[in-house]
Amino acid sequence: MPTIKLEDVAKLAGVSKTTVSRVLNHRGYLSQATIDKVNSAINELGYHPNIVARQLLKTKTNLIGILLPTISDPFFGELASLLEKKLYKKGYKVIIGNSTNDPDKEIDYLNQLLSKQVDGLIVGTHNQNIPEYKQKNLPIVAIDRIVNEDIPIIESDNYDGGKLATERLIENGAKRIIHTNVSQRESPMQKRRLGYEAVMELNDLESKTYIIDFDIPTTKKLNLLNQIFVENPNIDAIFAGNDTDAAYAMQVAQKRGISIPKDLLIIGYDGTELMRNVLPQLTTIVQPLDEMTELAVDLLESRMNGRDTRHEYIYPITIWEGSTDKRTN
Amino acid sequence: MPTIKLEDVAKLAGVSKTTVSRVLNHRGYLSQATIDKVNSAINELGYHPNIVARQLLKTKTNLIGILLPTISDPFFGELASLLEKKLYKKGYKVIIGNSTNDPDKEIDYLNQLLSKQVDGLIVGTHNQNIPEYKQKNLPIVAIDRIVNEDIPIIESDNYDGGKLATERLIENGAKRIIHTNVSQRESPMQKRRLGYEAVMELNDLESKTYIIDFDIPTTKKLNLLNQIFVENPNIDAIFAGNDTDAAYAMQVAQKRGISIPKDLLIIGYDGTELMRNVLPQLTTIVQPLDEMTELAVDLLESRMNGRDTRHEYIYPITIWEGSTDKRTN
DNA sequence: TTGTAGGCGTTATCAC
DNA sequence: GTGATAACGCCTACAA
Repeated sequence: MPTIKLEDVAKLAGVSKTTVSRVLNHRGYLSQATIDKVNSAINELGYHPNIVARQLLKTKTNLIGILLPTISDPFFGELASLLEKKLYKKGYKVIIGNSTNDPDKEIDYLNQLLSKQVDGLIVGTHNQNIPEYKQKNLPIVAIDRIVNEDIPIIESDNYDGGKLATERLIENGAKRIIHTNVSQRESPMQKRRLGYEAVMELNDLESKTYIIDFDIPTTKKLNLLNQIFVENPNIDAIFAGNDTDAAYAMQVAQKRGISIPKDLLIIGYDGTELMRNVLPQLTTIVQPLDEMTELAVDLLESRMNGRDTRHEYIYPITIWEGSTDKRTN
Repeated sequence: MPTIKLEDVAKLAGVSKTTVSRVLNHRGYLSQATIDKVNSAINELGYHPNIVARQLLKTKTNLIGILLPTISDPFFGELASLLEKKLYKKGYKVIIGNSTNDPDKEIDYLNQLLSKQVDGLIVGTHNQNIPEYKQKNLPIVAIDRIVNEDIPIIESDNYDGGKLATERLIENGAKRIIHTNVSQRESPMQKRRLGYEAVMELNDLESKTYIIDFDIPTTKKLNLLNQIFVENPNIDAIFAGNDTDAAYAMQVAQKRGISIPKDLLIIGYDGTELMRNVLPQLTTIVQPLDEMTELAVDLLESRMNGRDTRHEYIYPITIWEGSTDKRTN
């Protein structure tokens, strides 16, 4: 079944390809009679213009790549969802990739951009040292990740969030506080750790961070969390680097007979809508995802239009007041 | 800045376009000297082949559209994530759309397929009566939704799930059981309701279903859930149409001073990895998402290769044994 | 108001 | 081993 093309419509309607194209794009002067003729030919043949041919001509695809470590985690799910909605309103569709800490996959997506398959890229992954990013002037925006000096980065105030969470826990009597974070040393998420460490040191407390990456299997995460309790029997609080860790930690603790918040305080990070409603008792640092994604889209448009942008955009965090951060007795 | 193209590489290397193309695609006989010349020209210019031009020629994009009501809900998040991973392994990238019960958006995505921008489509949305689907022979696969007779549908055994959940609740002493489901009357999710209603009737109990669609704002969901308790003060169990509803219902109940499972039993549906770990106490009907997505990808490939498929594929469900379905005293 | 011709960047075909 | 040429399906000058 050969594809029906402009030419077939033109033949059937008894006009030229140009005329059909004009009808399709509502351009130029056309008699109503011609318009009707063409439209009925289009309907009769069930013709649909080939987007790819159009893209080739315009060197624009109206496609944006979104690269995240995973989209099954609620934080990245909501992030992807918001980005898709906002981009769709502006006429873009999105190609979404789970990079699962796989640098090759990330390079592959980057090549799509370089190969003109997408007009721009929003990256939220945590791989690093990918040479392709060195190229200048690519329309790329990063969320919560550092790529290079030329790429604008959007983040919540990670340092402040780390500080706030840790201060809270200490105010409520915690002394042996464990933190979880990701392994990527250049990720802005490390600032959560820095905030935590600064406050711990100020209070003469010893800080200790466990690495739990986003995209490892759940069983592995649970093992790591269990290990925290085994290796730190005196632990009295956890500042989790994200809400999934926090929620899992709550379950692991419960299974070990540790009751929250009586024996263990917990504060998470992210504060997605899902977690705030499914686990409202979890106190957590909230990132303003709606504003952050809004800016990401705006910045990307600026970059695609060749405009300059600042390098860093930091959004203030807030705290969701649950009950896991204060001893209630 | 004009794009660097094949021709530029050819000129710099002192060969023809054909030769460059051959080097790029590892096709035909080439002398090592030529290969080296071409490669160094490619590097020098930072050339990347234009995917769109290639797509035009091959009339294949290696892009698959995925259309879901939302991707911020864990069920659809995991669904999208699994599909992306499996498709990527086969050389496809995915364009993901949240249709948010917006038929226009759904039509828009369908047109991408018709316009050759994507090679196939996987739909999991719940809109209906979209005439474009009437066209035959489109490579489309549906998950948990009915489109038409020509499109294969993959689903968990919804009827059995509805039955199992309701039987469980009744066995544990529940008599006034409320169900939640979506408004789309043609969705296979309605079979969960049918299973529920059949068991209720068999036990001489009155069934009552509340409509809670996927993509309405969280506040609205909470209002609807609250309403259930207001209008049914004697309620002693809920069979929620999905885990998000179930989790939210648990919170709403708790706020009203109703304790679970003492005063109210709850069973959900979906059993995503996230929910099983964040809220392990929630008893829920588990869909075998990994198998379902695996099949979806296989079926889509069959359809893209013009092969026939069966119309319906139903996967058996299992139950996640939490503690919200049995009175523990 | 409508038509002709050329080109977007690539690959396939057929020569040499 | 390598090169010229046409074709993928569309749009946009430029003509008429």
